[in-house]
Amino acid sequence: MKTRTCTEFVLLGALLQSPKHGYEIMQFLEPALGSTWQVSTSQLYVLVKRLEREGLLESAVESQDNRPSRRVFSLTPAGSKAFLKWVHSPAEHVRDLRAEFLAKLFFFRHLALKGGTELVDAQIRTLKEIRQGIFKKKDKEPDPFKGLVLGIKAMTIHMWLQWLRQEAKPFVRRMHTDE
Amino acid sequence: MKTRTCTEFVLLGALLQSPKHGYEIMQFLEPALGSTWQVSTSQLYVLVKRLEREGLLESAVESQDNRPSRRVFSLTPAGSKAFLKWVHSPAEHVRDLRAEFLAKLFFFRHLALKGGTELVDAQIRTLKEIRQGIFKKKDKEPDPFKGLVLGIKAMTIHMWLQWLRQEAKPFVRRMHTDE
DNA sequence: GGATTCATGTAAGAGGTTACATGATTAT
DNA sequence: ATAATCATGTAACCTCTTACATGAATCC
Repeated sequence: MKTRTCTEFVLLGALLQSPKHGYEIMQFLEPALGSTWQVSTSQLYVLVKRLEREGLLESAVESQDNRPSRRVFSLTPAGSKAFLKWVHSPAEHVRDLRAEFLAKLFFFRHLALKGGTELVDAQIRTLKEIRQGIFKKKDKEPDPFKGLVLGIKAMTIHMWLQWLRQEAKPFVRRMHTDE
Repeated sequence: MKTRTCTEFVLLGALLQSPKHGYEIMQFLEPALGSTWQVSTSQLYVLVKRLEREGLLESAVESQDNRPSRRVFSLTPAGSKAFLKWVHSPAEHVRDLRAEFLAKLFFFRHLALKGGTELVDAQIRTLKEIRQGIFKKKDKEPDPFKGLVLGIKAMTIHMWLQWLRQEAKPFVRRMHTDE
């Protein structure tokens, strides 16, 4: 199975509630996710076209009077399956956490999805595993510079673990009690 | 003046002590910086060629018996000026800190450069300024999701400030006392 | 009358990556 | 014998960005 980027999954997620045309996707995502996640308009059109070619989206042209006609995209079953799998899976790499985890949290709130707590817990477990590997390496690292690098990695993971417990968990819990 | 990437400055830095050919640069950087910084071999050759075309490097072919001949690159005055300016300047963006600041620390140690403490202090000042901007935004942010995003940014800066004071500063101080 | 919104795209380029091509020498 | 090291590159591809092109409608 082809590995997809976070960007593509965000586009899929934007269409889960309702079909949208390119310009509308942009208007939806920019104010909501603009602080964490960005795509240029031109790239957006390139990506939805490709996602359609690959069977995750389908589209229909809708003509309007007074306005240029637009191509409305909607999720296929394969597309919504792929999105839902992604949104419930923890990020594998620490470097992806910021963009990817925040995007997932956004969709949990926006789409009122279940399983937010489970996602946070799974992400915590994934990070703890990565941290184990770093601790092992750090123990047998003689070079002080490489020790510094491993120290930063460990510190970054520590920061995220704290954030997941203190900020992300209350955030997803609040979502459920709001309903 | 053209803005250069961290990758290019690292290549320049690899040549400050002594001229090297492509393969030698690779052998020098990979074990030393491999844990923070990586370029593919092919990209390395593309970059040194471009840096020469742009006047930061110059090269001469050196033939050997038994071995394929090699192109040895050395810094021009413009090249070493550009490198030295870069290595003494703090990173402007938090996202660049990991790769860029660590690369700079590496060169401070490897080349026994002066001014390490000043760099750490300048980086601390830069981060504090960025943090001010985030605090201001966060105060007037009603959306809880965007608040979460700003919270992460503030937390990341906090982490780096602690690291700069507790790890980076002792590291550069140790360098000087070793001499 | 001029800027912004609506709506979709192409082309060029930046900054990489992996795969491939070449070919001798040296270590196992 | 075969694998790794020495040494340099090209070609194709990936993800994404900026600049550019088009053209009507609506806001100020």
